[in-house]
Amino acid sequence: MPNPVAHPEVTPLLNRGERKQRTRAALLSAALALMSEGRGFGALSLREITARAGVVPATFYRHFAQLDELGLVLVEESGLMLRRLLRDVRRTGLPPTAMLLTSVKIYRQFIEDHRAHFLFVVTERSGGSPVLRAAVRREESHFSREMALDSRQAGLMPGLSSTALEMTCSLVVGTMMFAASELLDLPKDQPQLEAEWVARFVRQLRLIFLGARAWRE
Amino acid sequence: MPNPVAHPEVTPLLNRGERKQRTRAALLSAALALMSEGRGFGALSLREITARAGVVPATFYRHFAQLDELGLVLVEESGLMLRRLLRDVRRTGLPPTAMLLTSVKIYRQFIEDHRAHFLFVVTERSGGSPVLRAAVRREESHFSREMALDSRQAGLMPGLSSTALEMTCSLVVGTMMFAASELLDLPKDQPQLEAEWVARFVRQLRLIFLGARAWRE
DNA sequence: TCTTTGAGTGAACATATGTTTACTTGCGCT
DNA sequence: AGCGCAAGTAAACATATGTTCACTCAAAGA
Repeated sequence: MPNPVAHPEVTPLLNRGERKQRTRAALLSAALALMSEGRGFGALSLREITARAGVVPATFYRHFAQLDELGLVLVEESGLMLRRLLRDVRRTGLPPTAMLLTSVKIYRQFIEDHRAHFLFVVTERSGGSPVLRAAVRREESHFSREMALDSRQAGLMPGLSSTALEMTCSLVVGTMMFAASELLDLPKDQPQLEAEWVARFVRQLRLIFLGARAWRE
Repeated sequence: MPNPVAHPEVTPLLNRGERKQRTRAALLSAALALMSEGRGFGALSLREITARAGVVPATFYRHFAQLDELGLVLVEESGLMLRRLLRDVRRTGLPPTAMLLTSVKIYRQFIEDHRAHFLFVVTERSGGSPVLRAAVRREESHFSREMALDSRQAGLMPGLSSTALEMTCSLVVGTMMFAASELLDLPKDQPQLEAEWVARFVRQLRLIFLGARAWRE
């Protein structure tokens, strides 16, 4: 009796919904892959994306009504990713001074691990499409607010008013984006450049926190 | 004797070279105009640009070998503009504390006056095309270095080592870009948002300078 | 077992694109 | 006055694009 299940004679390895999600994911990562080859989202064509995903152009419309919709999903995925980043930093515990270097290293690892998504975010946060730009900025400000909350909860920068703290966090987030865009452009065969990047980024953050400590309204 | 010049019976209003530069400029600002309508440089087509400039597609090749070449000229123009910005800030003289607000206001005016170029820079500094991105970053680092030079010469932040000063200036420049991208997205019919933008940006810079003052190697 | 459903196909379409070619036409030099 | 040079043109091309339609055919439900 080789087949334990009687009636569904061969159970398919993937059921219908799973298959659908599979090609959907293929479309999404095809778009990311094309962007990693050096173009903005607005410069991608539907046919390229479907070709890279290994499906026929018409299939695209089974998943998205237009290209922008795919872009918005990528923004959403990136937002999730950023929240995981915050969580990872949070869970290291909190030796308040050594935390800086640790956080930066986690950040660097995160950028490596989600290179394509970071590239997408950094490109589209100031990119051509207003709708994508707005969506990215929204995620960014969520991120910033959550960071402010964490900082207050951890007792970092206790002297700052609520608005000053938000202003500081937005400065930190801006610096993070700035740093990410620089890291993404480093040639990956020269590790000492990455070390310099870490050092520089840590210093910039330290400068900001020094400023926050000295802050008076 | 109605015509003072005897032989060139009608002197043309624009000579050959001037005419050429004229359509060249039309091509450049056509590209900027199209980008202002919400797309990255990489999403522009040669035919659109020429159509907007009021010439036929083939004319493009009389001025540039490829699209990227036009983009590089725009980067160059933007670099000149940034140098003018620095000069304008420099020439205000230097009451060292009130200078901050003044500089930010000059900056805001500059962004308004050169809106299209700023949009171009902000978009392409993290945009799709690696060659444009590199060119923008090069201008940016010139700008940063020049700012460091000015700061040292003006005696601002005297406690900082040379590398610390460069690191600080690059942080300032990053914050400027960040702020520019936010200003460019503000709806232009709500002036109080611009006032908030100024206030916020001034605070972020003040924070940075406070940090620089407290800096120890 | 039979039927329904819907993800993926293949072909067709109208339109847009980059690039080349031979051409016009008028400025500017001799 | 006459001629060359080059900026702009017009047309043609091969190719790429977005979108649609009727289709297949296997999984899921009856």
